[in-house]
Amino acid sequence: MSNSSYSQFCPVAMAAEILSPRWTLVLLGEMLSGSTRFNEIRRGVPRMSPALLSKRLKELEVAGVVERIGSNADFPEYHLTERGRELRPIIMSIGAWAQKWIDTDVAMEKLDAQLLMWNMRRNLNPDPMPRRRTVVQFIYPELPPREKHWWLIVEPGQDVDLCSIDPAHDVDLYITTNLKTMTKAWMGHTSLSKEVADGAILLTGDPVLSRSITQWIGSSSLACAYVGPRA
Amino acid sequence: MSNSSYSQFCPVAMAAEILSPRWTLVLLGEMLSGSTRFNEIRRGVPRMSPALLSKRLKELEVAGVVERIGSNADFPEYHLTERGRELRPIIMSIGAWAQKWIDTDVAMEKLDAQLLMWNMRRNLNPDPMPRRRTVVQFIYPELPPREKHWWLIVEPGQDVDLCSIDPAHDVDLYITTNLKTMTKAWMGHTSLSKEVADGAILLTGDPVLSRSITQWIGSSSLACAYVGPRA
DNA sequence: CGGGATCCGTAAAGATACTG
DNA sequence: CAGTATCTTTACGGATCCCG
Repeated sequence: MSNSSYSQFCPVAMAAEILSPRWTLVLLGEMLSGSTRFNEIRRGVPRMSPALLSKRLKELEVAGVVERIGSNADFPEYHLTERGRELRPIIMSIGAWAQKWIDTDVAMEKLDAQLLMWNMRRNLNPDPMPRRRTVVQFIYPELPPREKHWWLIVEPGQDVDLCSIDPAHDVDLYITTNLKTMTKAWMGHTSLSKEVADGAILLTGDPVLSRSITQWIGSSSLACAYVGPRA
Repeated sequence: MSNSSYSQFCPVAMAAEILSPRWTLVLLGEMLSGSTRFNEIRRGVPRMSPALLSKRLKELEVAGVVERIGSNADFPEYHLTERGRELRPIIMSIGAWAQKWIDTDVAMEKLDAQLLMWNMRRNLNPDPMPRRRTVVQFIYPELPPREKHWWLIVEPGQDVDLCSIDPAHDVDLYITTNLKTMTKAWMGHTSLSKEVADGAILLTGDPVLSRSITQWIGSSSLACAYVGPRA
């Protein structure tokens, strides 16, 4: 690889050797979002083959951008080094550039319910929710059966759980909409409140949960770079 | 290509489809430095094959980052669109990240006299030079004959000329050094004045030209992002 | 000389399957 | 959970050639 490199002393070229290989930028974005376990990363980058993911992680480790922690008995975790964390403003500005310049309609041709739900699961903020188990069911009527129903299960003190098969719990809030609307709202292309007001997103169930939805539902960690403050 | 894409709605993934293909970042860096003609770009990115350069330019045109001007009789020029020019801070911050984190010694293994001289030619500032033809000869004693001698010919009102064969003009200033020192100075890794003071760069000839060297010799357009102001 | 197109061999990536 | 193994497809690099 170092042989087939750009062979330029220009720093951009040297950075490109690290950042340009296919999937690398997306992978770094996923790691900046906090994924550390192999299969956790896989779910965030579902179309990347495990072989390639493994290879990229090793390359980034050699480049000093990623470090593997836990070589002992337990399963390894992958963390960004300081060198890797300092890529955050770059990745964010790339995202902001794309948000500004890439046609939204084109972007919205690449919807993926599982990916969206997995990202929502990660960014959901349980703090404003009731201090009991809370179940939110998403319904995308236009999707095929396997992707139509999703459940987010929030239990105090635990990680949020995502299911695509009915967990047979009482549901506190139903969210009925189409995938495009939900994705746009979550990406910050449109306002969740506005879509609810327009009837494009239908909330049924607990009115308290319903009213506080903008507090707990989160948004793309990149969206904060585009639309406004949300640390 | 749009078929083999990342298929992620994440804006970083969409930008990566444009920015990640091999050579694209380096090419954009070269265009941000001002190259507009096909072979002019080639000289800045000498290891990129013309076929691939042509392909990349077309892809970037489709992406709306580059526009081709002059489809008429004369030769086409390639310019960045506004969308492309807004990549400048991103490319610059990538360069700054590399400058900070990538080992200088590793970087300095990829020296290329022709590329360095071509970049120096471009960034040389004739304004502080005398209002007559001025010839500067570079001598890299350690290099093989073909790369040992370089001439920059500055004529008022004309583009700077670069020769690797003796143009048989009177030489106003000789610069004798090794390629590594010259590259590091030009990249901003070290100070030109310091290398001259240390004797690592030897200046022979016109003392006026010699004293004003930091005014006209320029530096990497990326170096300004690292070391200090030089618009 | 500028601006490519073509052909071909190699290297990387994708799709699936399988394992400790 | 955390990866390999294998096979096919695509992309890339290098050389050559073409045309105005």
